[in-house]
Amino acid sequence: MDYLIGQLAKSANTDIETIRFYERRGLIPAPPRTSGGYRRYPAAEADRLRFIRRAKNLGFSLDEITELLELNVPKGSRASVKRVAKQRLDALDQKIREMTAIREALARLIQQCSGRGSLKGCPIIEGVLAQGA
Amino acid sequence: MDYLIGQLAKSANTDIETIRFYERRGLIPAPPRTSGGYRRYPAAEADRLRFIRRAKNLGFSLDEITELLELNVPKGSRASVKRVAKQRLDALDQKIREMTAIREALARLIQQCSGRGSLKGCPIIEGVLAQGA
DNA sequence: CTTGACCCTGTAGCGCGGTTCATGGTTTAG
DNA sequence: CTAAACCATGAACCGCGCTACAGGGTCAAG
Repeated sequence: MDYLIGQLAKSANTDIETIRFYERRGLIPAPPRTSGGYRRYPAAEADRLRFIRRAKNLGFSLDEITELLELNVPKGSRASVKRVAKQRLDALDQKIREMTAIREALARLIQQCSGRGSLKGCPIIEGVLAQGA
Repeated sequence: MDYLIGQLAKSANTDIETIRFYERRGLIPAPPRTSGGYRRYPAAEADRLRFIRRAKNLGFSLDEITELLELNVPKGSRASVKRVAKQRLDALDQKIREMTAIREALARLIQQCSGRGSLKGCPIIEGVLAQGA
């Protein structure tokens, strides 16, 4: 029922080195060892690791994930989990707004450029020079 | 008409150290020096530096900016500039799409969470566990 | 002549999230 | 018994874009 590190890695679709790195970072507790010194993980650790990987895919930083994991045990509340998730959502919205504004500015420049002729008067180059700081 | 490095920095609203860093990176040519060894920049370098800073604000990486600057001299075409700008736009669109998908997934989880009660059955926690890899 | 603002070089460090390497021990199949 | 597959540690390194020293030299004002 237990995993060696390589099996655990496979089960969460990640890498041995990443697991050891998470252990150093404190995201995963140091597991018991076999007589030969190999890490031996109970099945519950696979859940924890999958949680970490999926939270990462949702854009949580390792620090935020640490916070979520600490809320989880021994008894956290939904309110606190929701608070952390909302912070993440707000940061995400902010970033998307910024990137969209940049995208629009760049798209306008590209649209104004014929793509023909020399650089003299190229709207993209001039546009970059003309913008506000 | 020339600038010392501190004046150049001010004129582009950036930092002395950043300018020296750009010189090491090859984005800005090494300028002539005064008898005392101070860098002395012709006014044209201020334009170049502003170009770099503004392109950065549009989300171009230093490598992409280097490419743009190389197109610029001795005689580039609008077609090549437009190509680089389009690459940047595509990458930006891709990133915005990814972030938006993540945002939606997270927003759904948050909406399902009452924010009241213990963690048992919290839709956010369970949602993170239940997602695909 | 001294003070202070400015400049120089070279090197190291940061934050983030890992990745790679060197060197060696363990376990299992044949 | 050997070979292959697996695991261990500790340290260094990656990309990105700066930022921060430490320990000096230069230059203009008073």
